[in-house]
Amino acid sequence: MARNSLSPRISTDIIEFVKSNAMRKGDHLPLQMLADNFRVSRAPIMSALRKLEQRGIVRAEPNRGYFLAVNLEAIDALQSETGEAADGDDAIYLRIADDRLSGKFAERVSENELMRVYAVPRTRLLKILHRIADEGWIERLPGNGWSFKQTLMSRKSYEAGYIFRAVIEQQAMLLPTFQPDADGFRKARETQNDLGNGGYEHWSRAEIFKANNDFHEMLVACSGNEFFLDAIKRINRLRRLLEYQITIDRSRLPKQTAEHLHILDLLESDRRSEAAAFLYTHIMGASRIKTPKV
Amino acid sequence: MARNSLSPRISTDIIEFVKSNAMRKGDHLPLQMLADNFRVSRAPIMSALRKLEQRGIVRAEPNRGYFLAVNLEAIDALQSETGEAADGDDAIYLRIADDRLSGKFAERVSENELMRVYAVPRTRLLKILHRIADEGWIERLPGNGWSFKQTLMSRKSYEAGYIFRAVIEQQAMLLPTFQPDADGFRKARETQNDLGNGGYEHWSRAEIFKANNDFHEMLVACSGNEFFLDAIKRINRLRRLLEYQITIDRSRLPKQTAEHLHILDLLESDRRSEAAAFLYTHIMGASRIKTPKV
DNA sequence: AATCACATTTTATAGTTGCAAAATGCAATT
DNA sequence: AATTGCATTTTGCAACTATAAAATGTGATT
Repeated sequence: MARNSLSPRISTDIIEFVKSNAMRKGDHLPLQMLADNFRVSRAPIMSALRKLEQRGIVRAEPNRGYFLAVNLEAIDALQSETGEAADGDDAIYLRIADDRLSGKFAERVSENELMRVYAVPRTRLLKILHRIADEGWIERLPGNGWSFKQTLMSRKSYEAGYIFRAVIEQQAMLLPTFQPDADGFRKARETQNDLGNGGYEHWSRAEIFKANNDFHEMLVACSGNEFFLDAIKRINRLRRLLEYQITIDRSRLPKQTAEHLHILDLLESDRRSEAAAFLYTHIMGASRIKTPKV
Repeated sequence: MARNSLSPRISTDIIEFVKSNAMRKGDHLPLQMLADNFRVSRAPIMSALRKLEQRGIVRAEPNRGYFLAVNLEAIDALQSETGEAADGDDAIYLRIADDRLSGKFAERVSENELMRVYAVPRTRLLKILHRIADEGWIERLPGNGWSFKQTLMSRKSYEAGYIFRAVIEQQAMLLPTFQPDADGFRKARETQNDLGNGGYEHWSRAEIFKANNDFHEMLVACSGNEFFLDAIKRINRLRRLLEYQITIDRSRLPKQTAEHLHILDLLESDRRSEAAAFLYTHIMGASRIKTPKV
């Protein structure tokens, strides 16, 4: 009847926050600090913490607040029990993407038709459609209805996307404002190492994909030019859909990881133009190996 | 109560269509053809034609359809009477932009506040906000409300934008898929010439701005890579807002036009890398001259 | 055969209202 | 002084209705 609560998402965010800040058992979790961090008020933070308390991840002390009740390692075990289902909006979003890629839709669809098919109220559907429009694979027609664009479907777009990424990332690295970010580099190294130490086999496809994107976005962020970063983020969001359809070739991951680390090495020894050239071939190389199902 | 009719827009579109296809007095305007062209059904075309009939631009013959009643030159005279006001959505959009640039808003605003200020229903406000979000200068907060981004305001973003454009356009031109578009080139030459023959003084700021953007987007379209084109279109939409705030230095226009024509010349004589290099300095040159008011 | 004109069906927006969630103010506690 | 925990206010999503516009099917006209 009323809207979906933020608290499930906030719960996840808090766990991620705790992890990435390497917090320890017993550390204090002030409401306002978390609220500022996630750009919401204290209310949804409270309700998220109450839920984490029920799961035993945090401990409440009357009038003193919430404290981390377990160590980092223990969280993973507790967390996996919940079996992360994609939240409502995301689930429908992915179904639309699937149905589109498998050709279930005509190019042109009406809102009412979509409401019927997915059994969602209009408000929610529109939110999702706007998100898709933002990603660029559907558009509002002037009269009634929406029209899917070709972007996702064709082999040609797929290659054009790789070229775009390769050019943007390389050029971003060559900008005079480019400045390696020590902290970002350190974290990237950690992730790539984790990926090397067993991550290849155990991590989910989504996790591997995210780690890869994070790496590239971190690099572009170093350019100090928000437009380059936005462009990369935008195309990566679109890419996510296609890559989900593709079987990851895990045997290629060691090479990929090594190349990532090599780029960091080159940058840290001030060999920027070499790094940029290598980055270009690194990205274009990836496009040749994978083959979309569609 | 119900939605705004498409017909005013369609009327304008039909006039533009007639002009750009160099149609003559007496030519037939079939409903279905126009409907397909504008991607709507026949209904709004009908109602638009009925309105054009009242203005004497088209003539209806029972059971035979609508025919152009005047010559092209006469249309301009008849049309100007209507005094094109920006349509409702666009008006509010521009007010929001103005109010934002003049600092009337806090960074963070709620939907209700905006509804009160502009006295628009939520549905319409949301449509506008989504458009703004798509352009990248506002974003939905996780909880309630929206947050304006810094993008528009800072000198630094302004320069970053020019760099982005220069890089993208240059690189687009260097792609192996780049292929000059004879028809596009011809039309571009025409426009640039018109601009030279009196356009400098008479054309409105918006018209001059549009001509410039069209030129650059046409060039990037020749790359055959939709991602480059999207990126340029996106940043140009954003630029429109800022440039509106700036007084055009009309004395620079002759040089700009000459440079545009020079780029076409270079491309047509197969000196592509020269053209690309020249394009880069052309864009960066423009950034140095103009100074934002803000 | 193409196209229009009209009648009918379908669609989407404006305008409600109810309510749970989010935001916020402030006294109580440490 | 910082932070919680509760009470109050504000917000925005969902659900519904009415209605004008858009889409469409079909017989009539050229």
